[in-house]
Amino acid sequence: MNVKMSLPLKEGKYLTLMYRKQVEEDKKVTTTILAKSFEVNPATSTEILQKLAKKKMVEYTRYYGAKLTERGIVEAQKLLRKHRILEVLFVKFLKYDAEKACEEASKVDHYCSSDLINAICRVYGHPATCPCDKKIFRDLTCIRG
Amino acid sequence: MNVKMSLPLKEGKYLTLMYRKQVEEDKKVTTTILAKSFEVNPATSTEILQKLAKKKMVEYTRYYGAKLTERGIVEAQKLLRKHRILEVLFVKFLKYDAEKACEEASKVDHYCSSDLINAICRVYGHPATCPCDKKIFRDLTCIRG
DNA sequence: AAACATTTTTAAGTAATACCTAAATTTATG
DNA sequence: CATAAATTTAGGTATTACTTAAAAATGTTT
Repeated sequence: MNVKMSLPLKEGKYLTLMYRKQVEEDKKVTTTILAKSFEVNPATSTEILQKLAKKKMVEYTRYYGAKLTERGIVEAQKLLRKHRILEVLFVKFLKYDAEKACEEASKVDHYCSSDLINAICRVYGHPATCPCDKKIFRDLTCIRG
Repeated sequence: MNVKMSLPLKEGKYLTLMYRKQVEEDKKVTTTILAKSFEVNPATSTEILQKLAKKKMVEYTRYYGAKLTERGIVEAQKLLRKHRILEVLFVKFLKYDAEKACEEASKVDHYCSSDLINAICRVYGHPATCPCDKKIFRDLTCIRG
């Protein structure tokens, strides 16, 4: 099948935002909301949802909205794990406030290997939550290795 | 003039490699060497050198080779600073060996803000060298702030 | 120094990402 | 139900990063 399986930056950002809305805030996700969040034209958010749908990451019903699939949820959790572990590092190690930590984490989270994130996670004893108390998802290879 | 002044990833990678060769190893830099290093067709390395030349980062003489300009050197040092500070972090904090630290740093260095790098730098008391003993260039705003 | 081989560059093209505008379509509302 | 508003489609653009094939410059050999 497809050997090249890496998610483009923006698709990842859409997944994590969708996860926050859909799962953590129990809100419906529409192209309009996505477009506003990312400050792009709704045509752009539609396009990205269609790409994610093609990758079976979301179930997209046009004119209605989108829902993460199981695969999408798994992927979003992986990305949010990276983001939140970095937040922990930036707050604890660099004494950043939660907001700044989030900002800086957003710039690099997508590019960090799981290996790197797991190493940080271990140093902090597998933290359960990020500085703003959101759940940090576990990675089995982090604990067992 | 041009407001959008951010260096594409690969152009940054070329600058740092050129710096290592030209300044730290005193070797001439050719499109062929660059092409081999990045495992691309020489046409690609030529193209990137031309782009860097347009940005006044390198002085490129065709059929001969290229030399970093003062601007190119400054930019390369900024990027190498990021890379090496991250290496320090990964070795000291995560107990990575130098090689793995380098690998992981390469994945994210380009995306880290100077602010983040400076914060790490301060925690480690403004280290002078990276784990493989190469110079870490200073950032005035890191010390003075 | 002319002829040939090698290296390097140019030209032209591809693919992916991430946008946009304008037109068409669907949904919501008065 | 007609019209207004939202959403999608279609068709672009720009940038990054690559390629191949042909052209041009350089280097080598006799």
